[in-house]
Amino acid sequence: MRPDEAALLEKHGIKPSAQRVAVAEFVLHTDAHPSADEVWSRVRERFPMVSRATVYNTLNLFVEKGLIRQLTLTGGRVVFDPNVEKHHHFIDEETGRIYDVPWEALRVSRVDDIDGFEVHAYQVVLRGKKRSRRRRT
Amino acid sequence: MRPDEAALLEKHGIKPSAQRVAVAEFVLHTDAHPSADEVWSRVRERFPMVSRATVYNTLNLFVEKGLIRQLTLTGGRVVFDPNVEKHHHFIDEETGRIYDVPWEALRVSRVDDIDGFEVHAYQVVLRGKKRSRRRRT
DNA sequence: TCTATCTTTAGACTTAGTCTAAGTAAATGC
DNA sequence: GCATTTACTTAGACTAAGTCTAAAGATAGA
Ligand SMILES: [Mn+2]
Ligand SMILES: [Mn+2]
Ligand SMILES: [Zn+2]
Ligand SMILES: [Zn+2]
Repeated sequence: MRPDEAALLEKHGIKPSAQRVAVAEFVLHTDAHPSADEVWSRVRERFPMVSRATVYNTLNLFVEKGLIRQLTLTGGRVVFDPNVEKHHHFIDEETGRIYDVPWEALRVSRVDDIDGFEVHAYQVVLRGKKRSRRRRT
Repeated sequence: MRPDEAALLEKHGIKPSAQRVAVAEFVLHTDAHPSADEVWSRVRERFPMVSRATVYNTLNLFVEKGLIRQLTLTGGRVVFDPNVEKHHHFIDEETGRIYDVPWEALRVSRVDDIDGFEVHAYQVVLRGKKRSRRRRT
């Protein structure tokens, strides 16, 4: 069972229509960094009459209200991320999949010290190969 | 005057057609991180009959041969970068402009130490406001 | 209920990018 | 030098991602 999405939307100043709740139920609980069309196709499985425009509008509204973030990391693709806390990203070069890397896993030094730039935010973008998960015995 | 682009292309195993030289003359000497269509429109100023497909093909060929890099940093836009050395990027949130940040300006610690990921490359992506250049007296 | 506002919808439109089929140009063979 | 093959370029068709529009549907208030 899902937590009450409608209440969460209202808390962020969003009227919880059926379509918006359906989008929220998917996009707020994924760790897959989906594109807008991926969200659309997943939401349509349970809500077949939802329109493409509504999904795009809803995702943009969620970004505006701070429920999710929009990322552009690779291949000119825009994806959405329900993790709005500071964190880094790792891109698997073979699969294209994007993984979260905890903020504390890395430290970047001298960020405030860059001549001529006032830094408001930053993240490290890493690329490589994900090691196959070692199964525990 | 420009250095001899044709020779440079040949050194990278690229036959230097007039169109490719025209693309090289612009894209290898910019620090603006242009999109493919921006390159096309700049190249057409001096070479009005060049086609869109040729510019796209040429840029992709240059990437494949290691003359330039393709970046996806913001707004779902793909841009090209003639600086193929390791460096970081700063994005001005007001103008959208992308600036190079020297590799030595920052240090990222513990990169090799991330559980489950084999890191082949990384960069720091910073966002903020560029300070207006202090004019010298 | 009547009305105003908000939301959703289908489809048109736009932009970025790839693909195709035909035409040019350059290289190779004789 | 001429014929043939190969490489390159071209215009335009096509696709994918995204926005916009105009009409319809839902919600909430008077
Ligand atoms: Mn595309
Ligand atoms: Mn777009
Ligand atoms: Zn993330
Ligand atoms: Zn750069």
